[in-house]
Amino acid sequence: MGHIIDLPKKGLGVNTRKDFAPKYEIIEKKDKLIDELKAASKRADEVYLAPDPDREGEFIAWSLKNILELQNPHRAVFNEITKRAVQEAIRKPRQINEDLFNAQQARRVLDRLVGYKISPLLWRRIQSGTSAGRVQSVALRVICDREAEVRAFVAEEYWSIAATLSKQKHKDRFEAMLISRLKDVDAVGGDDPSIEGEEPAAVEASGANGSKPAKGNKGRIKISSQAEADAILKDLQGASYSVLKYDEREQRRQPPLPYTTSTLQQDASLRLYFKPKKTMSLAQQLYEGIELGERGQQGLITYMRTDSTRISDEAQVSVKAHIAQEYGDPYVGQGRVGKSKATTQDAHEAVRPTEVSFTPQIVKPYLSPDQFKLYNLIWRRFVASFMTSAVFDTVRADIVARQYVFRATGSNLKFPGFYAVWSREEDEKLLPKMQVNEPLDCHGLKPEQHFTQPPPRYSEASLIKELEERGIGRPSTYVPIISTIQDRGYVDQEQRRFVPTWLGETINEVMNKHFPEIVDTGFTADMERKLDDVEDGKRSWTEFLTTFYGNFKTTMEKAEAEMNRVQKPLEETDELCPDCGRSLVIRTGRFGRFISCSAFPDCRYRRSVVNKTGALCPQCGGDLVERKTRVKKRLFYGCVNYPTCNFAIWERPVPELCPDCGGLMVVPKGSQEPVCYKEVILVQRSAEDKPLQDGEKAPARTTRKRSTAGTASASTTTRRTTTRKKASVGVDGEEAAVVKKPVKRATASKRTTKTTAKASTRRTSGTTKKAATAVTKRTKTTR
DNA sequence: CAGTGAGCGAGCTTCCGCTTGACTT
Repeated sequence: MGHIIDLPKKGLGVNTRKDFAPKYEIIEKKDKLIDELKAASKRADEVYLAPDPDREGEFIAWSLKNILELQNPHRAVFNEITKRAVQEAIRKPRQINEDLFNAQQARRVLDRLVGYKISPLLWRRIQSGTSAGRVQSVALRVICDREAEVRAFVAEEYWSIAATLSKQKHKDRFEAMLISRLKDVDAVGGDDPSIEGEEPAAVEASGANGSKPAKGNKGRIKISSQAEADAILKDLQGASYSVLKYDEREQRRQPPLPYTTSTLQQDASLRLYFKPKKTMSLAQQLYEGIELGERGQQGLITYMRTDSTRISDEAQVSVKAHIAQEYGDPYVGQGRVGKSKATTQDAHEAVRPTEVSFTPQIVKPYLSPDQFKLYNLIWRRFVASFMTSAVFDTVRADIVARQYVFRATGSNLKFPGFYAVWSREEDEKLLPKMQVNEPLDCHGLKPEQHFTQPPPRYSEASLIKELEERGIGRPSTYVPIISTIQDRGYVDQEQRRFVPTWLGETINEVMNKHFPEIVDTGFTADMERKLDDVEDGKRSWTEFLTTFYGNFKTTMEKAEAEMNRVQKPLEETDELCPDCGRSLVIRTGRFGRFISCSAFPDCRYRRSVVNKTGALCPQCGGDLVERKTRVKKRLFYGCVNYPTCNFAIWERPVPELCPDCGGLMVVPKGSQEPVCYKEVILVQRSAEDKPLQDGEKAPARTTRKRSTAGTASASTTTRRTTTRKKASVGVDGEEAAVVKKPVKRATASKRTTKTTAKASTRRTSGTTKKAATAVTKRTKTTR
């Protein structure tokens, strides 16, 4: 259940004059839990406290001892939830470790000081409601730094030339790329076909961004224009090709490590297109347990918030046995030992299936499609991590034609090893056997124009990866960090990539200028080293804070004196005011951005900013534009001619017209492909038909159905299923077996009646509540 | 879903890390 006490939400809660004494409060909504624990502890002879064996865990143990007024609790410690480990921990409990607990207090107080001292200064000088912190400010900085790189980037043109070759009198052709001029050939470094290296297989896909022509390869030929390419092609006219060098090597690729929170989030993002938040929520469901028919409720994976790649001995034994049985002894590996970083707390094992014998195929019928995809990934990754390396035969052939050298590479998977369960992204490329000096036939040369690509902006997953590598943030905070920087309005997402806003850039500049130590990526690493000293009893936590705060206070005072007030500049437009002829600007008001005359209040011309979709209204031909609902700020699309024309839809319309009927096309939620708008209407109608026959109030039903149509989230589906399941029990027993499938329209009417009755009650109360909140809101606004 | 801007001034915002339900759509 996590922490039970914390510093107060309001005020500093730390006495900076007296040993940084923290003022702790019970966290709201935790009092019920505390009461239950207190009652239970009163009834018990002995109390064992067993939170995680890390700093935060030790603090929870200490909190419990104090709040529950325990006289002599035992502190049990285990870092894997296996029978053996838990029994051992209970057999040999220890006392609460003061040093570990103090290290947590030091961390907590430092974060509070940084956050609660800097933020108010930002409110006064930049904008109300903003914030800074040891973690979020670095996250923002990382994004802003990347943006600066993107802005500074100048695309360079380059050309590649590929030769299609074959052995003489052979049909099989292969491609070789022009890499150098003859005199340079020895200078071209080892550029193997991506096979080499320690990189675990799972991160292959992340390196797939723009290829640069000269990636640290001295001597590699540089072709910067079509003219240069043409010149080379001319040089090569009528040239003969022969093998200059031919190397065969055996290469191995190590299996990946099992998942930590961070690598799971990255892989689920790359392979399944799940956002980290979705991944965590699905993982939580798998962890809490799934009803597996006769096997009962089963937790399918170990704890999902972990920084460790460690695997318990028991799990190692069983996964090796599984591999031996299913794939044979040559596939049984030893498992790699991941190098742990300074920040690794190792409180839990890696994320792995609790039972290897629960293969993806066995559990599939009990999981939702998304749960299955994630479980499948976790299961395979774990099994793969205990298999042997894959072995490739790789070939590199350098081919000479006049003064030019081409290179062809090939690889052939000789032994799959862990690839038996883990998918491989790249294709095999086979090369024929060749002899040095062997002449080859050339069947054509293909020049191609390319441009160097700027470094990619961060996605949610790649930002988490970056932070994790720098030791910033913890498994439990990766997802919240993303929310924070967005909620503060520091960054937006465009095509799922982070782009800083004006506010984000401004805050970042101010932080860099006035608090360089805090936003230095080494700050957290340095803090962790000092906390380690506190944990080891080499340093007192108050001394650590005294030193830190002494410097910080000076920085703070200087910033207070020197930080300038910054105001958001008005956005210029290139339009002139139709009333007075002066320029128009974009201002930000209560309802967002709007266009206004720069001469306000002399001239009061104004109109709203609209984002055109490019599509036209099927009712009146006007532009369809983005609109937002008044209360929930949900995005919808309406006709510009409102209120004359009242056409409005939820789905995003596209400029293209339907190839079949020439009508409007829209992109349904959760899909990429536009479909004809008529189909969307049909789906909605059929969903609304049935309840209306039951004599329900039409308007209520319509609104409700509309709002969920096409966007049914996982939780909605689950809840609906449960409702139906309940209703079906006792009506007819057979239904219970098919609960996972969506119930078809034409099923027993008895059940439908029951379900709708329930739904209707819920709706009524919901509507009332909504009306009540609406009133409250209105009152507030008026006031 | 047709308004928004200024200034007045009281009262509000904020950190990181550990967690699970309650509540929406």
